[in-house]
Amino acid sequence: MRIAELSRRTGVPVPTIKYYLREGLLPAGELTSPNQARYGEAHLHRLRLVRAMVETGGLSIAAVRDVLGVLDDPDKSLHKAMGTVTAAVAPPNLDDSDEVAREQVREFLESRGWHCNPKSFAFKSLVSVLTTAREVGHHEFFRQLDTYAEVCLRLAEADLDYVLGAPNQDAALEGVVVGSVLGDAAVAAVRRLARRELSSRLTAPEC
Amino acid sequence: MRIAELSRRTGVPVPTIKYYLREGLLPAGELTSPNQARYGEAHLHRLRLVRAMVETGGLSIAAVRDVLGVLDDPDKSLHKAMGTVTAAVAPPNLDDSDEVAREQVREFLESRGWHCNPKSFAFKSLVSVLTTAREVGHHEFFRQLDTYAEVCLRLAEADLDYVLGAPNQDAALEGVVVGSVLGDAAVAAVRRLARRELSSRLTAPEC
DNA sequence: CAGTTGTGGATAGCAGCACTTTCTACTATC
DNA sequence: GATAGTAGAAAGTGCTGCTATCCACAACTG
Repeated sequence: MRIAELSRRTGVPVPTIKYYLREGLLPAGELTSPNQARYGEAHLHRLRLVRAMVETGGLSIAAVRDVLGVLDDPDKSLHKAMGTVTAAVAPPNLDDSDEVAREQVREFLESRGWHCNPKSFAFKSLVSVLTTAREVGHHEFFRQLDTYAEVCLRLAEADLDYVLGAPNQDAALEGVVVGSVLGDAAVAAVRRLARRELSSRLTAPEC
Repeated sequence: MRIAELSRRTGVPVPTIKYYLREGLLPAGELTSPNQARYGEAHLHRLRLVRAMVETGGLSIAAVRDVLGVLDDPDKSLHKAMGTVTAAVAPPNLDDSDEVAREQVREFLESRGWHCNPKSFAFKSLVSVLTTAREVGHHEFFRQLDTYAEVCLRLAEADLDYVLGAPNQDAALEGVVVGSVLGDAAVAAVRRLARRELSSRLTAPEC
């Protein structure tokens, strides 16, 4: 198919597709002449994936490029893929220098028997959140972590099941990406629904 | 205290504080003369809150203004506050027009016995996520919702406990804000840690 | 075969956002 | 009376994610 059809079937304007091509988010089409190219189903799928990450996931163009690099990496491993996706999804410039927060996270990990490199983005992002909580005076916020841990373990198991249910390695890697990006958004959305539900039960218990 | 001290104690540059004052994110200080003003602990606290929402929560200045409006609303109710915070945190322009996804969400809510106005942002944001999942070919992604629901109910209960443990109404409202903004970030972070943990156990079970 | 439309490749421009800088005018302090 | 700090406003900056325009050429249309 030509670029116009790619645009029509995804709703992404032609200039934007060209922009993604330039930025390396989409592989170039197959040139049939110096100024004619053909695109396949793979391009269609990739383009939809890019839009999902940008619009639903809120990822920057640069982050999307990093994530896509994982999918195209010949040396594919689930664990490695997860690390890269985590780094790409996490916001830059997070401050993990607060020693109290670092200690809270270390203690938390130990009590759970979890192991994590303190240099990983996963570690840093939690430190950063706890630091912020302390700064706004919520010194007890870290007590929520126990609940969070139990709950997130269940989520991670479900995520893993979902990924391992994939028919092949490529699909599994994409499952990691979709699970991370859409999964975060989905949990946030369901959580809002649950909060709403509980708080309305509180104010109007008869329903 | 004067603006310089406010800046020093929070690490926020003076021009940025002035910007926040102009944008209505901070109330004006008490003028001691036409060009001298004094700020109190309330300003300090409010400024830290703003930074937490902007940096950790990733909220826009406009969204922060909306959220702060909730805290200053004389007609304060937890339920109402939650709705406003949800709307502010949710990204704009979400597409909830896909009928299949809408039906999936309706069915999900019914199976859980939850009630939610289809016009609410909480409803729309879940529709939007499921739509995206379908677009990228993950038609079975909605099966994750059952797990998400159980898990989010526990999270919501923990959130509610946290909020209800507040000493007064103002603190409770702030708990809603902090719980929503930092809570999402914290769950996302812990979830990354949990995923990491599980996937490393998978590749190196002896540890 | 002329005319229209579509295309690749490239460059330039634009809108929005979150500051940041610059300015004037005044006050307080050393 | 020099210096530093402050208020308030306006303009400027840097980044991001597109969007518009241009050109030369290909492909189809009547």
